[in-house]
Amino acid sequence: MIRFHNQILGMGAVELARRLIGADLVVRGVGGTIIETEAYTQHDPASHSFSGPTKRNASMFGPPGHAYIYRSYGIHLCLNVVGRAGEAVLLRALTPHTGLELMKTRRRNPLLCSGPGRLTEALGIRLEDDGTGFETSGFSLTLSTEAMPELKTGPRIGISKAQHLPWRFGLAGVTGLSRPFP
DNA sequence: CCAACGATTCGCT
DNA sequence: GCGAATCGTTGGC
Repeated sequence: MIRFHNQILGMGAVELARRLIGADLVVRGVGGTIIETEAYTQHDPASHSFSGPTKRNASMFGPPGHAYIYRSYGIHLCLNVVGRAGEAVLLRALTPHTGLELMKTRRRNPLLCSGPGRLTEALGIRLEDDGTGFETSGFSLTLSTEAMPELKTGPRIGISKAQHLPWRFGLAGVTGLSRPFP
């Protein structure tokens, strides 16, 4: 079996963002299928890695296939998959399939995993998980073996720079996206 | 040092 | 559709 870590070695964030659609993510017994992602690259003004390594973004410059987790708006957490150094993919939505009851107790809202802050709450992601490998105990990320599915593409959500780049990707024909595509 | 700003979400109008 | 919540990071002086 080819390990996830080796499959994404050297992969840029844009390619990785596309490949992660349809992948299965499970964290400590709770998870689902990834249906929406966004790519962030090193020379991308909207990326946390744009100005080089800092304490917060250190994981973006760490090993590929590990998690970059940061606090957003002082309230929420966002989960990324690190690709090649300085590049990462924000996970924006899942179709939940494992540990539904635990998700519902963590989320008051019926929107369990439709949004980057919502899915980290549903999965019980913690800031201490920053830098963790997706093959670490409790974490599992399995790429789809199916042919590349039909994807929607559009501008990334909630950024003020590089808004023209079409680096948001979503699985066509599903419900549960954080927002519709234009 | 201080002011402004988020890779967001929720609740109310 | 709009504003509040909330706090670490960032950039300017």
